[in-house]
Amino acid sequence: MMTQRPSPASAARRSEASRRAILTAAFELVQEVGYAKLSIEGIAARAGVGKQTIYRWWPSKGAVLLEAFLMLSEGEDGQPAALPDTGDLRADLTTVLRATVEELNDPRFDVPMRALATEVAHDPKLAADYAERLDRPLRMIKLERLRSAQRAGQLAEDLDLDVAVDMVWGPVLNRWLQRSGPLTIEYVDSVVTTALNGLRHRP
Amino acid sequence: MMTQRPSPASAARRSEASRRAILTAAFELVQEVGYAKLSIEGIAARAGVGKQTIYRWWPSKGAVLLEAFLMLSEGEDGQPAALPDTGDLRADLTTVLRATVEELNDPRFDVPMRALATEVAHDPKLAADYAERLDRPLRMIKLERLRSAQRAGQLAEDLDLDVAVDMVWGPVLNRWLQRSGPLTIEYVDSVVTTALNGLRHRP
Amino acid sequence: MMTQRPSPASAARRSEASRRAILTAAFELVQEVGYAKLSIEGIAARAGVGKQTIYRWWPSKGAVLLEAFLMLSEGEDGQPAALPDTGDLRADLTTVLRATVEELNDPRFDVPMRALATEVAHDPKLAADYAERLDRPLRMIKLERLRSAQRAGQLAEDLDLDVAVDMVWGPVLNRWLQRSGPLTIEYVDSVVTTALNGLRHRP
Amino acid sequence: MMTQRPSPASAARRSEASRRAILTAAFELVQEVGYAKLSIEGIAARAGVGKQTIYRWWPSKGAVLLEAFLMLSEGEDGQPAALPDTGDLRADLTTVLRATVEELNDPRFDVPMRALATEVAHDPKLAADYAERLDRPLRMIKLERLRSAQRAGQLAEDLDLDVAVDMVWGPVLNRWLQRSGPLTIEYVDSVVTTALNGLRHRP
DNA sequence: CGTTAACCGAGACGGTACGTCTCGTCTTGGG
DNA sequence: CCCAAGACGAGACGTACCGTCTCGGTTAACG
Repeated sequence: MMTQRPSPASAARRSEASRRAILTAAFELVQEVGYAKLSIEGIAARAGVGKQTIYRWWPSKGAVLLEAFLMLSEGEDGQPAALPDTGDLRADLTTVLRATVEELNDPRFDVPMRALATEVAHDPKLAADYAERLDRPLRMIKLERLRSAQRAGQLAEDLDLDVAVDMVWGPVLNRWLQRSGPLTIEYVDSVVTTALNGLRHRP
Repeated sequence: MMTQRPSPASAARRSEASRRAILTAAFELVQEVGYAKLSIEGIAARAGVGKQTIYRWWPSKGAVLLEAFLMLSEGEDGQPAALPDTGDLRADLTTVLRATVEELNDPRFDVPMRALATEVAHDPKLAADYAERLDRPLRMIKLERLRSAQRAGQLAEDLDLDVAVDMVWGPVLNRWLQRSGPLTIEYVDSVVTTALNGLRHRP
Repeated sequence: MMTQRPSPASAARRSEASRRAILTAAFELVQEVGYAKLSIEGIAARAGVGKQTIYRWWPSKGAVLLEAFLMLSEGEDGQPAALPDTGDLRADLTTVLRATVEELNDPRFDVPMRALATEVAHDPKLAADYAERLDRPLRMIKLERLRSAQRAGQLAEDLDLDVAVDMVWGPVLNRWLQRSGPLTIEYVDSVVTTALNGLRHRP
Repeated sequence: MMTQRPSPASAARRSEASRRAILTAAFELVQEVGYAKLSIEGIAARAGVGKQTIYRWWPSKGAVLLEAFLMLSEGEDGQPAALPDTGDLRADLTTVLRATVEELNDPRFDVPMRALATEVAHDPKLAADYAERLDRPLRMIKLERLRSAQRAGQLAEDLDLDVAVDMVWGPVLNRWLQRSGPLTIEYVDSVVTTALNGLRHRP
């Protein structure tokens, strides 16, 4: 959808300063005023940019938001190329999921994430972009951790790891987005345990 | 938040015809033009109603949508007071979940549901109402089925049934709303199996 | 084009206060910022009015300007129902035309009049409205004065009075609008004399 | 204000091709889309020229239009160095004025002329340029014809010929620009007759 | 059994934001 | 240095809705 930045020939003469100002403004504004009051007009004003500069390079508010997230996640890079792997799968998943819900419970992230999530829910094009550029890299490292556990004989051999990822993160994300209940540590721990053991009575 | 309909004393002279016209118009419109272009003005025009009549009785677009769903679910009543209980939990869950994804894959329901879901995601008040009036009744009958299985010794005795419901429906709903993948029968079956058995290697 | 004001049944519920605020704002703004920078947006802001309220009732900037002139000319009414008639046609025409160029030389009137005149030049619909509502009444009283002179035997019996009006005012208005020369008293006097006597050598 | 073309030293490397393309595009565009929708962007695009090339050499849209007219009038040169002079002033003026209104009634000329005339009405700098470069040459040949008539004793000896020109052309141009009435042959003839004879009763 | 107060449709109102268009400036890269 | 190309900040355009606010015109309960 958007041009990869380091392509000076194709996306000729685009202003990198304006691009960053727009993404930063979008991320900050959505936190401050909420998603419902987030407007292209507001982003442009805050970024000190003409509206056309936004319309020229992004097809929708959601696309701006997505790229703002990408910029952020690239900014804080270095470590999170992999999930922790202590050998204890349950402990590692619990650690990661607790960190996730901590973020989700932090308004600094909750509001923009929620905005992005609901944009994605309504815009298939954006959803594809989101899946490709934000979700997939994260899913990869989750899959990697599960693969490691599977190799160690800790998971069923015929387990579909994609489904497994959904089993762990799906309930949490769904509860978050739908506000069907509080995202507590206890809940997270219970999800991890139940996902690993299954609902059935274990002998 | 909203007046319960059968309360003739409080909501004195309210026009039932207008109410139904509004709810119907809202549901139809959201299907036809999509959520992004759904407007109070549009609903009022389609329903042949003054805008004030909508603002008088509902606090938001989402509240109208929610009540439209309630009207619908009351309309098709009779059976769905309980989940099927053949004694085979896996089969019953699979049946129900397959029916759910069939609905979710049907544009007739997908669009309005998605609209409601994202409104709920942004509006805690609406979320509470949604949980109370639409989600809870459904969750109750899910819990009832699981409780029956637990009594039959098919589920772990110390299992938190609320978490269990999330383990089954959460992954599916999350995949639906985020479009993180297609909602196929195979996926549903795999979710049920994995939820019941757990991720771990079973001896 | 525009509803005559005193028609409360047809132009239902129109706000007279907003109407006057818009017309006043338009007239003032065009003086202050000039025609080129006159914007509907600016008029609305100055009048404390939504843009839609202007678009609802007027088809163009020029129509607003025209009605502003009408409001003004109605406001200063009372006397100018007729041109002076002392019996001396040349003196009377000179008096009136001198007053006209004085107005045309006054920036307070020059700028808005020029704006209206050029709008009229580009918009035939507006031109018709202008002719009907602003120009015709004025032309009537000019014709009346000439008719009086004709009756007194001061003008040729077969003279086309419409052309006669153009002969007197046309040169002045054209010189004003095209800035083809300064509008001095001498010029005006010369026009009146020449129009009355004709170019030919008089015996 | 504008560089006179034949000055190869001052306007060093200016592209004559671009200049002609711009003037042609401007003239054509104003006919096709009308004055209101004429834009520098549009002219540049149509001429296959960068916007800067227009801004570099002309101070305003009107200046482009003016020069476009000049180019045209130079193009059709050869004859119009003088008005016809058959000795019959009335006949000659009628001939010329009929030709003028024919042009004014032709949309091919009406629209661009009107555009230029109203630009001139709002821009004194342009008005000066217009008077100097387009209007004056034409006025000169009109004056020449009147001077000839004056020498022949057909006009009053003390007649101000500048006023006389206004008396003949002013009414017509004003009626044209303000659309205060149709420009018919009858009207033109009547103007010429009335201008020559004057309004007064002739003995 | 009229009064009257609330609801109703309609839609004008002051606003905000939309997405587009054009302005006039600036920058890039190629004669 | 000119030129085509076109990104940029700026801001007006005309439209769509927002949520509030009269208007009359029903319409049901109360007095």
